[in-house]
Amino acid sequence: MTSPVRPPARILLVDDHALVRRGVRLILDAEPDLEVVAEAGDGAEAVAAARRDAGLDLAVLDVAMPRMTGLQAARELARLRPGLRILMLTMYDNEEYFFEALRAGASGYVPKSVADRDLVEACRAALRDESFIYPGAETALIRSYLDRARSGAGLPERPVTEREEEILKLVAEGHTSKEIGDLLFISPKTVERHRANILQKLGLRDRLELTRYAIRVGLIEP
Amino acid sequence: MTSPVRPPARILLVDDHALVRRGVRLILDAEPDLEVVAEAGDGAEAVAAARRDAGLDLAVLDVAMPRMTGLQAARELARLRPGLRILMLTMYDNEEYFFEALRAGASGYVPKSVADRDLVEACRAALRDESFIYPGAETALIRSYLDRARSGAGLPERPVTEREEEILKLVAEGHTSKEIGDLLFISPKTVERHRANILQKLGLRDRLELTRYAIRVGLIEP
DNA sequence: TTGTACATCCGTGCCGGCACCCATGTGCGA
DNA sequence: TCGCACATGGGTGCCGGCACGGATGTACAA
Repeated sequence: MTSPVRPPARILLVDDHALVRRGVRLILDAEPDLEVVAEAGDGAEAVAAARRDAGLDLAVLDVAMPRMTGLQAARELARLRPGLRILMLTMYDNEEYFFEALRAGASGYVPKSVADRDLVEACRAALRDESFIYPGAETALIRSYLDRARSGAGLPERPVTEREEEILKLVAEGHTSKEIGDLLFISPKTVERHRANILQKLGLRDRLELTRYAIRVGLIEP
Repeated sequence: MTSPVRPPARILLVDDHALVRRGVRLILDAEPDLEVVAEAGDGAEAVAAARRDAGLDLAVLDVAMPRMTGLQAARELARLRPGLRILMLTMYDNEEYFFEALRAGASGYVPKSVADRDLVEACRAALRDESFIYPGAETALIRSYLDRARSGAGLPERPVTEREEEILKLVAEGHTSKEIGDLLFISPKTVERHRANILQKLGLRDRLELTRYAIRVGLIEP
């Protein structure tokens, strides 16, 4: 009978691409202290899995997923299981969602362009309740973070409201204000109002940037 | 001394995400008849790798990559190494690029949502010089393919010209006709002409759809 | 040589995006 | 109770996207 120092961490792996899940699972399962015990293909499945299994230690979440984005799923998971650590995986090295991820309850943020070693280290850091910032963007991120922390009061609060997200999605899908108004039974002017508020909140210039934003966070598919 | 029936196929693996490369490599290397002998992070690296190594049997290419898209890389590879089989990997189940991939010289087209078994089978099919169509979309794809083959003469020829692709990229990045005109030293009206031709050729409605198209094929990042 | 594809340019007109301005009602928390 | 955020609605005006119409020059292939 062997007596390991501690059992491996129980991990929930969430990504909409089965192939990526499989690959990441192989990477993580190769580590003696990490074990993928559940998989999910979207945010809703992830929440369901966390509801079933109270013994999860860590959730590794892709940012962009259909039905429920990784950010939304992170918020749900953090609410449902306050002890669960959350690591966000992202396609793009873009750091502007780092804070969005932190606000959503994530403790780490890892782009898919990193090496497998870095992912493993990020998992371990998250399990030790340390924030993991991927190497390379570290300086820029920390500088930006410190800037904001110094100037304002902590993280900027700018999540869009539910109604705004609804309209954000429709705008990003290419619908006109009139079409959206007809869909939601409101005036096209109200849609324009919402759209302007969204652009202002997210610091975007026009529909086109809004569309790219929606794609980045997985709200819509390209 | 063992004497295997034949040596494993030599595979070039191309994806801009190191994590995905690592995972896919683990999947393929687990098969006795498949071996990843080279990796590349974008199309340019892939072409360089194929130039160095004349003994490659198969290239597994992600569609969306920075600098040179998977489709462009496939064209280059097919020109450089006519014997090399090419398998396209794509993020989106969308089948409208299947023909684009075929024209670019690919013999298979696999979405990342498939299971690892399917990827392995697709590699083997490509190595046997058979076309692989992923399960599920098979019927719709074949039906569409047969429709086109029956009605017209083979595959529809509709690649955009180099100039058009240049403008396509700039339009998708959100530049106005005037900005693009200033950049390329041409009249904004000419830019609009090109844009209209592009929309018509690709069957798109407006800038927004054009942007999503450019993101899907990796011409720009969201 | 003649046609065809490509790139270049122009005018006209409509419609929608977007930036400003404004106001009202509702609900919630200080 | 008083503000504040949120959702709702309106007006005005500019500019750019996009659909039409037209044109020229050049290069290359049938």
